[in-house]
Amino acid sequence: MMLSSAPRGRPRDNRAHQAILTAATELVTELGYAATSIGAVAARAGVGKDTIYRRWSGKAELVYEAVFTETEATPAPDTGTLAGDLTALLEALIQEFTAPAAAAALPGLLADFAANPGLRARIRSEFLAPAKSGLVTVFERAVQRGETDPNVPVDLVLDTLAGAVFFHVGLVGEQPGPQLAAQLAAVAGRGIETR
Amino acid sequence: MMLSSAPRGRPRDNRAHQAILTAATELVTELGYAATSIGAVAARAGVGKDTIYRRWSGKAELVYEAVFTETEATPAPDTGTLAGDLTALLEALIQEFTAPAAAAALPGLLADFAANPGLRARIRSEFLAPAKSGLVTVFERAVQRGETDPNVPVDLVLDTLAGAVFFHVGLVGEQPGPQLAAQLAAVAGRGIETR
Amino acid sequence: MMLSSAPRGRPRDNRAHQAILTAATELVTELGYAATSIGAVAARAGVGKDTIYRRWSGKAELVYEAVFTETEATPAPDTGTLAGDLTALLEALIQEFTAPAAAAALPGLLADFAANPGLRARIRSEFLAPAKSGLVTVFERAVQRGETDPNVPVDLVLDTLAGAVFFHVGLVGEQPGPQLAAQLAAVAGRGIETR
Amino acid sequence: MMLSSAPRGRPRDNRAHQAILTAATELVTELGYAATSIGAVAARAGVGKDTIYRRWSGKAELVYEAVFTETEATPAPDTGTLAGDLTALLEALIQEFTAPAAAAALPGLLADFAANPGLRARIRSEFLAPAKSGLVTVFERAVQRGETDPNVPVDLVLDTLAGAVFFHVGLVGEQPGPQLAAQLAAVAGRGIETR
DNA sequence: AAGTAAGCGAGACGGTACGTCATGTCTTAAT
DNA sequence: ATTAAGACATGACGTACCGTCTCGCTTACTT
Repeated sequence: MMLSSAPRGRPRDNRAHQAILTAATELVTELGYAATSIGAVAARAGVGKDTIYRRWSGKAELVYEAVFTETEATPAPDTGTLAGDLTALLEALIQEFTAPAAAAALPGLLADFAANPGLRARIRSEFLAPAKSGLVTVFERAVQRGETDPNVPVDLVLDTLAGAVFFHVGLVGEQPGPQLAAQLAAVAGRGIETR
Repeated sequence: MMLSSAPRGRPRDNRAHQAILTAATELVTELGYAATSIGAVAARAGVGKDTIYRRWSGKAELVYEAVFTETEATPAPDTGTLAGDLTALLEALIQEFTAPAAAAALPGLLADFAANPGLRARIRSEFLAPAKSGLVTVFERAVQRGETDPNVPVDLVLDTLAGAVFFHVGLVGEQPGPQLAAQLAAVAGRGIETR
Repeated sequence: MMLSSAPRGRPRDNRAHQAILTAATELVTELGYAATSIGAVAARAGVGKDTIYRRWSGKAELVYEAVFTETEATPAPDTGTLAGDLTALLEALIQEFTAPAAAAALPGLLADFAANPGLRARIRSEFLAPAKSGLVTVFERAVQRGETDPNVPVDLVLDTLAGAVFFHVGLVGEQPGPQLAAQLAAVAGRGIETR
Repeated sequence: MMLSSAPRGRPRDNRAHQAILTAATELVTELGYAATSIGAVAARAGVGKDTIYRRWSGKAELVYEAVFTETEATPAPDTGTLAGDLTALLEALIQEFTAPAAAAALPGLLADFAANPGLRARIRSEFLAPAKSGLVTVFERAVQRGETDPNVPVDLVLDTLAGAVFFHVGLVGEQPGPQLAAQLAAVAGRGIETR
């Protein structure tokens, strides 16, 4: 009984993998998401189109991996207050959404994810996974400090924070100033504080 | 006093105009934004493609007009409290974003608008125009009642409300329950109240 | 009994007629037959498209009239010999087929005429009408002089002369030298002489 | 010694090639040259349009290859007399120009070739290539027999023969009778005999 | 003088074809 | 089995012309 089949034939080339991701990031940054085609990515990476389709099911999944997999596991902020923690989380979110490749990719990428039932579920579970775990931790501490109610709907808060940042800087295209995180924390944060 | 030069040539056919908008709405609802093509809209409307391109510059502008120009001039809500007014505004926003054609069109449509510098400016000025005028009025009343600070950044609040609704129901695809508006008003509204 | 109904309504404008023919000739000369469109002719003539369609059924008929209606009724040549007369006829034919507008129009124009059963019959009766009447006269004189046989198939000779000129200068694009008419008269003419 | 680089990528499918040529021949025969579109050829051949454009630059080149590349290398006729040889050559030419697909294609096809400088040069070198080599041989034999002058302009004779046949049966649409070749040989052939 | 009818320039109309591009699959030889 | 290359069927793109139509206007002839 074999649990894992022995790998047969030529193994996949990891250099190709990396070249594809780099090419995808570059093209999305230069041309935008809509104008980036699989064929162009393949050409720039010096790779056949099949080599891409063998690894990703389409443009959305490829660009997602290329642009959003600098998954630095940021530890949850711990400034001592809910407002401070939220500001820190928002700063990270703003930074993530305004990085050149991400800003260029996000609207089209989210649209493609939203249009595909299989991908739609992954928006919250993957795009927002790091933010969510941080938010949960921040809330636990705030509950312990008595700053907020244990029944706060975390997912809704998360969608609100992400939606506000995405709409403000991703869609409307507003340049984020230095106080943006604090302002958003004030708008969206105090609502969940226990008075 | 003549402000407009005399129209020359055969005037545009309003029946064609309407047939195109209807066909576009139907196709977006049935197939989704990405799968809706100008050619298919023309075919269903019984119209040549030129007749569409003569009036709209592309799919984004056409679908925008088809789906978001039942501009019912809703008067600003006046429930007596900021929280109540915001809830009413959010209910209208949720209803607008979850209507079948709008829900099918929004992610792709906003992506196309965001990708085009000329259209991007119109996201806030047209998609959110009715909501914004309502919000401004609601704030003026809240300021007079002493509920909030006159310096609240209205555009940022608007982006937060719209972003939250769009992300929560448009992208993530969450079905809006009856308390959603109130919950969002609580999350995003109390932050701007004067303590 | 009225043979001709009195003309009612506004009479046709002769200046428009002439402007259309001029524009058609210019465009055919500048762009070639295939690239000349009815719309472009109308625009250059400062005329509506209907004003053209009211007078001609299509591009072929319009260009035919524009380019081949300098019907100078050349008298049949009379040099005293069949060879001389044929040379003179061929010179006229060569001149007609190599005039700038005619050279640009002929291949496409004849193709359109040949493709349309209604127009096809007019190729010999209109394009070659002047040449044919000249040829008949030349033959009658040659028969009287005993140079040729009365049973010569005139139409076939005419098609041969026209075909030779059209193929040589119209299609192949050979520049006609000064002896071309004489050479063709020698090739195609001596065959019909009585030895 | 390698003259050709190794072919890379998927090789072209010969069945597609053949299906395209067959479809083109059929459509030209059924609808005529002008009404035959590349899209219709692709549809009937069960092929994408690109597969056609990858091989031919346009309708003219495609139809030329479809209709005129049953290059049966007919040996030059050798009947013993110039008149007999010319009659045989003309019979072949008549047969070629009156074959259903050829008759339907020729006027429009030659017009397209004549309108394009790049293609124009190929009219004599490709359409008439077989006839020309035959004609040259026939002439050499006739010169040896003393029937004709070595200085006869062969190209001009060829254009005359082809032009006569094309104009008579291709454009004017005359049905060729059994003596047509002999009559044309008499008209165009005796002129080049040495008296 | 008023009415009627056709011509006129402009340009919108429903169609059809164009030639290009992107998609995702397939087929080759070479690794 | 994977690779780079590139052919393949499909179908959308935005443009151009076709020949017809619908406007407001003009120009004649008919009452």
